Amino acid sequence: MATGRTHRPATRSRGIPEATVARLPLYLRALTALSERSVPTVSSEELAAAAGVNSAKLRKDFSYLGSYGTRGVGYDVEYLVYQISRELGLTQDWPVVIVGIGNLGAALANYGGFASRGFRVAALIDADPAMAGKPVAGIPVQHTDDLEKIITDNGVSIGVIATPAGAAQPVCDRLVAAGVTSILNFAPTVLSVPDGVDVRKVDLSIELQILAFHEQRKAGEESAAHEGAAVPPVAHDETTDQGPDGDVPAVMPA
Amino acid sequence: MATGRTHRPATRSRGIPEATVARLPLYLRALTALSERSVPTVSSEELAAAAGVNSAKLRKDFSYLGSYGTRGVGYDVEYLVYQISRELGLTQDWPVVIVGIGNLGAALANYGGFASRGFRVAALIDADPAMAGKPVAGIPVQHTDDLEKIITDNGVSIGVIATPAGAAQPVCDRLVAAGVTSILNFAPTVLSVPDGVDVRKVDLSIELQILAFHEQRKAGEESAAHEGAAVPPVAHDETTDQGPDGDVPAVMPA
DNA sequence: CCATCTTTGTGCACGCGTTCACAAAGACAT
DNA sequence: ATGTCTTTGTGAACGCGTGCACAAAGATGG
Repeated sequence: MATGRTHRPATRSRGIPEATVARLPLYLRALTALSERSVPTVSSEELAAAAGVNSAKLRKDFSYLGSYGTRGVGYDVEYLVYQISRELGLTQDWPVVIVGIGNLGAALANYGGFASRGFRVAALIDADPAMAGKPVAGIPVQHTDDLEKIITDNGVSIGVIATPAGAAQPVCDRLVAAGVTSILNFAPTVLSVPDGVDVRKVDLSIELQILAFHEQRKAGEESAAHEGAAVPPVAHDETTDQGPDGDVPAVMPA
Repeated sequence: MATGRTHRPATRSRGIPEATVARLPLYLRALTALSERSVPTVSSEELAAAAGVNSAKLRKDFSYLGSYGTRGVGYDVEYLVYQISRELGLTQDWPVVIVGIGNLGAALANYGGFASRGFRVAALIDADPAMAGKPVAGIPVQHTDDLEKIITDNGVSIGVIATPAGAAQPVCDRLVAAGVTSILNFAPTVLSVPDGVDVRKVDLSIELQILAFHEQRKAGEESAAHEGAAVPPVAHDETTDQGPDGDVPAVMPA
């Protein structure tokens, strides 16, 4: 997973648990694949395997949407695709803007997974005047000055921030002021937004750090098993080790 | 959050809850910023605000690492940076390979957040022969044929997959066979890996779909509040119907 | 129409994560 | 030393999410 999320006041949206909502896109993808192969029905067991989850969990997830299955048979693929799409709001068109057209922004603009699911890149915005007019993924980049007008004219409610960390909050503020109520943030910053605005965060380096943690753990366990234990899995005498300034990796800008 | 995660056998690594591990990079980032401003100490309240979490949660998180704070004062910034870095395994060098140098792969290669945290891009690998030798982010792209040798020679244990969906599983298999035990997957596919291998998934379109769900809900609520409901929350009923929408509590994440 | 077989939908229990609330610990002033 | 003030560290309660296990529902065949 990436990261994402902000505080979740624990209020279950319309009775559908947040955890379930997060899995619906997963099911949808698996179902779409089945649909393309013209598979008419699928059992919870099969679909769960395809989506990489437990079948009981899948059935419970679907139960929040309603009883769309047929006992003894399974689920109708087409029907389920429709129901989940509707539930996720993918039956309508969602214009999105991407702000910050660097390497990542360009990659996002070119990403095919958006258009295929009801998301339409309405505009690309960058602060660099030199970028203005230059087409990326077939869409001309526009200057930040026109941000508000672009949002309003296109009725954009979802914004993607792919700017450097420093520019993220100001851009976020402007997006929100212009009417955006959902933000996908790729900048390594904690954005503060007013109530009613959703923010999800994707942080590439955080994912790697989590992997590193587990990787280190594996390595530690291994050597501990050898008894030699070059890196004690748990050693922790803050008095002995320590080294407030010792090495410490580099680190980052905000 | 983004996505990420795969099976978590509920085995708490070394007593540190998975949820806590996922937040450590967040704290680290906030602490680093403080460190650069030469702030000597910070209270749980201040740091929590900077990281965007609850202060009680932060204190509990830190309590899993040990008692690194001073009551009445707070936490020593430098010391905490060191401790968290060490805990996450960032005090050592982690060579990573990125497979699939398309738009996204290139963006990742150029991403500064890696190098600064102990991650070193050891190699870029792509299946397109035309890419071979071409430098991306200053690193020459190598051909997939040499994947195994690259992994072995560099002692790589973390791999990043940024290939098209179809190529992901084969690439994953080869990475694992060559010795990689942690994978960050950007391809929209469920990877199957043997036990002992960690997989985290980042899926851009899933994040947007989750936002769309909440966005739709907001829109539905709004029109429902007007009672007139010019735009029914969901409408559409195929044959049967469904649609006990209407009210819905309220409250949203931020 | 009845028996059997398959698969859903869910009641229930359990465990993790979050949050509250407060005692304990230390800093600091007198 | 003693008292006051601040902030940590954590016991305990609570709620959400997960997974088991099974009854109910429907398909299918005789």
